[in-house]
Amino acid sequence: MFALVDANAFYVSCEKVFRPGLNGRPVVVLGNNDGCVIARSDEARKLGIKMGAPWFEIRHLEDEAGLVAMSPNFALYADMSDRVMSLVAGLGHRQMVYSIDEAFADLTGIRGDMTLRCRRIRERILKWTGIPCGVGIGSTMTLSKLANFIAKSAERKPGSYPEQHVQVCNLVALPAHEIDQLLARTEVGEIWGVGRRIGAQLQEAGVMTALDLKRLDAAAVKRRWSVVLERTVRELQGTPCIGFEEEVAAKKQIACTRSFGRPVTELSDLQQAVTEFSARVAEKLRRQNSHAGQVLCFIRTSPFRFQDPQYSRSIVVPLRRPSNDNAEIAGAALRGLRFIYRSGYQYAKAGVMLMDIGSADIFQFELPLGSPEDEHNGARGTLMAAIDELNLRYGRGTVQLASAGPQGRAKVWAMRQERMSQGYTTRWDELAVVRA
DNA sequence: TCTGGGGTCCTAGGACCC
DNA sequence: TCTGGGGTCCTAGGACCC
Repeated sequence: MFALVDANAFYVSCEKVFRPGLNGRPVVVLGNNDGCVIARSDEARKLGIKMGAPWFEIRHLEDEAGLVAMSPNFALYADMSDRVMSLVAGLGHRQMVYSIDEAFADLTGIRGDMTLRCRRIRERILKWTGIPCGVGIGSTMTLSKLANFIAKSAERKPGSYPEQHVQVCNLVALPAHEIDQLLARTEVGEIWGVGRRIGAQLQEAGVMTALDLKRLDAAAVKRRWSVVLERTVRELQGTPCIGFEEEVAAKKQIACTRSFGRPVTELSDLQQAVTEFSARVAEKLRRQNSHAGQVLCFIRTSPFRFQDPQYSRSIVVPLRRPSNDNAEIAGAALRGLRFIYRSGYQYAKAGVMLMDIGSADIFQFELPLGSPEDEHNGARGTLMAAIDELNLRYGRGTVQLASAGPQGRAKVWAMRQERMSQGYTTRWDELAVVRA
């Protein structure tokens, strides 16, 4: 038996904790560059604002409906998430943090009234963190996801489901025919694992509701669709098929990608962006104590400006040996960038991804202890650790590696002049430079 | 006219998730 | 003018092997 705890409009709820004046108002949190909606309050939802809606299309609602738009504060959301998760941990013996705003709890072996237990946890989370949640309980993870959807829908849209399921919905406590009634009220596309594409195909085949999907033959579903959908069907039927993983698995790929606020044409601007992205992914890589064997770099124009010439290309650059060093990763990404860059295009987005990721421990023994390479790696590792610590303490981007070459040297020189004019001394050969 | 029968590894692309 | 930023898994097909 599983419970799924999911925060309501998480990013917006976090902002409301620190700005209570936002309560009752339509609020959205926008993505990078204030481009599009990544979270919205109920009031904003009622205005018809969809997830992913571009800001310029809904901006008029600021004046017309008092819409409040905010830039995201991901550090705050991560911190609030930690607090919520530590409370959810008290629900069962095992916990699986599924995303920043939701977690499964394994209720197996817990005695007592599960509905009551979940209501109490929900109240505690609300009281101690200010974040409202919905809780769903089911015999499989897919059913607990569905129960969570019912709990939220019942609260948000009165009449969509029976009132007893508001905020906490426990499918395990219901007789079979009542579960089926709830499934019959649920569109097939709402089921976890059924997306737009498969949802449309199912509807075309006459499978309109969650109950219709549950009643399909699992083996036939595998033949016609995939093992993925087969698992979903079996889970709806009450057979657990999805693994419960407590450990946060090490990432197999790590990415940093951004859309630019304005079109970018110059190679130098892309180089600056790619250098920054490289530092970010390398930091994430070191945090999970891994090395990467390959670096992917991509640039692309905006598909929304389809009247402009389009260009999109990526390249995978292998590293000589697996690394988590800023300079080596940035070097590979920049070599790739030079290779795929074409002038004459208005670039809208770029990114760096790390692939072929493995544990750092495996690679460290390849070099003889005390050899020059080993000494070098040790020094670099110490430098990287120092950079990570300073950036953690003083904010991202406080310490960066300057790129080699005339531009990097000019940057270092300018910073050095500035620092010296402030009475500091800096050494010319320092690798780390403090951004004023 | 017939054109082995596996097996592995890799990659690209699709579909899904939040 | 302005359109997010991450991830995972599965499958099909090709290359290659014996």
